[in-house]
Amino acid sequence: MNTKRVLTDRDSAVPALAEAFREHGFEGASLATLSKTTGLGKGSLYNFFPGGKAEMMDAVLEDIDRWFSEMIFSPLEHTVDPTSAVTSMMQEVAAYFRSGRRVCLVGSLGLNTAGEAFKDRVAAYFARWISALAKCLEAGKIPPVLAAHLAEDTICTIQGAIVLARGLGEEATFTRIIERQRAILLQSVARDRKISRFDG
Amino acid sequence: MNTKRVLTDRDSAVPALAEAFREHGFEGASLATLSKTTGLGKGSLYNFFPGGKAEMMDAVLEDIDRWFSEMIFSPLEHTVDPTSAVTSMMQEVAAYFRSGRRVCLVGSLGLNTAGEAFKDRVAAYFARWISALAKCLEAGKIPPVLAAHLAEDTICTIQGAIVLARGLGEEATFTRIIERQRAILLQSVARDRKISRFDG
DNA sequence: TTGCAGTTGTACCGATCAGTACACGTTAGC
DNA sequence: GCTAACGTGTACTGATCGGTACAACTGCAA
Repeated sequence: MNTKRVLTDRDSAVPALAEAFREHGFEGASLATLSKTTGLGKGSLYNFFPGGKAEMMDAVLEDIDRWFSEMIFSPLEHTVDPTSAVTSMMQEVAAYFRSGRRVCLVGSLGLNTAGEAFKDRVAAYFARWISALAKCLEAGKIPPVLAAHLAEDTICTIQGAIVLARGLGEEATFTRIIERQRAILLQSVARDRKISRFDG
Repeated sequence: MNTKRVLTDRDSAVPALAEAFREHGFEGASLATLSKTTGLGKGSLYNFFPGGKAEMMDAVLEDIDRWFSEMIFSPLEHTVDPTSAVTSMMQEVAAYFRSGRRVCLVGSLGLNTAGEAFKDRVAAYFARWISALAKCLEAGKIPPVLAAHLAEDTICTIQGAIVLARGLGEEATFTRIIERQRAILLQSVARDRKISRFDG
């Protein structure tokens, strides 16, 4: 079917677009760049994405959202084993961000005015991530307020680790920080609420 | 003296340039933008910064470096009172980044290829900040390894808090995270090393 | 008043930008 | 093999990019 093939080609271009946007930013990624990295001519690009760069970024964000929903958010929200859910989240995240070599596109979109058109989507991404993790921690018997703080701190730490590792040019930094945060989370869940503890 | 006036005008343009770079990024800040925000015509801009945008960014980074050296790094490195040094650092940082509304230019430079020309400076900024804080914590009798981890975590948290607060569009997020991190640092210093503790 | 260094607005450069138009394959249905 | 729709390369648009050239203006010193 033609329709099928169109969608297939369009979809298969999205990962390359995502990588280009990550590396150069939304403004910095020119159509020439996007054309080169996708292997599609300008004509094809505008055939698949009539809305231009904005529609390409939209498609990329939708793809990211789908991936995170399936691999990160849903498992956290529906787990019955918080310890393994946390472990697997940290593992997936480290792999996804290539130990800090890969930038978080959503995070970087929030940093400058170029991403203003996508700010609702950016906010939704972070909000969902934090609430999904908090829900998982609550399932591990952590009181709601502390769970919310731990979740917030964790997403914050992941984003900070990317910035820091990129800035220092050392992925070891990323690995170290993530590992410590993982330990904090597991320790909190494992403690099993025997002791009511300071929660800021 | 004329020379004096030249330098004064050049220097007085730097904060406006910094704000423009922060808001639009290095590539996103066009000469038209820079001209408007500084109030200087293109002619004046190139008179003061013959090297163009790159020299403007260099001047901005130098200014940032000077400010951080004086207000953040030096106090941390030479303090005799770690508790108040940490408190004042967190306070200065929160004010500087406007509770997360203001982006960390150095951090955002590290995120995409546009900032590649400045990567040594970016790396030096983070390295110095971490080592200055670690030194301060060591002065508070925290063992070197733990101090290094705490310092790394803290700078990571600050950067992450900016990303998260910008992404969510909520400066309360920034304030909360910073406050918790401040508590962790003060608690570590105050404990005064009575108990040897897990340090990741 | 004259001269001069420092400063500034403006016109201009070639390159590149995002986006459009369209003609040329290519392929599928018949 | 014919046709028609789909996919794609290419040439083009006007706007804007970073950067240059330079003439006009400024204020100060003699």
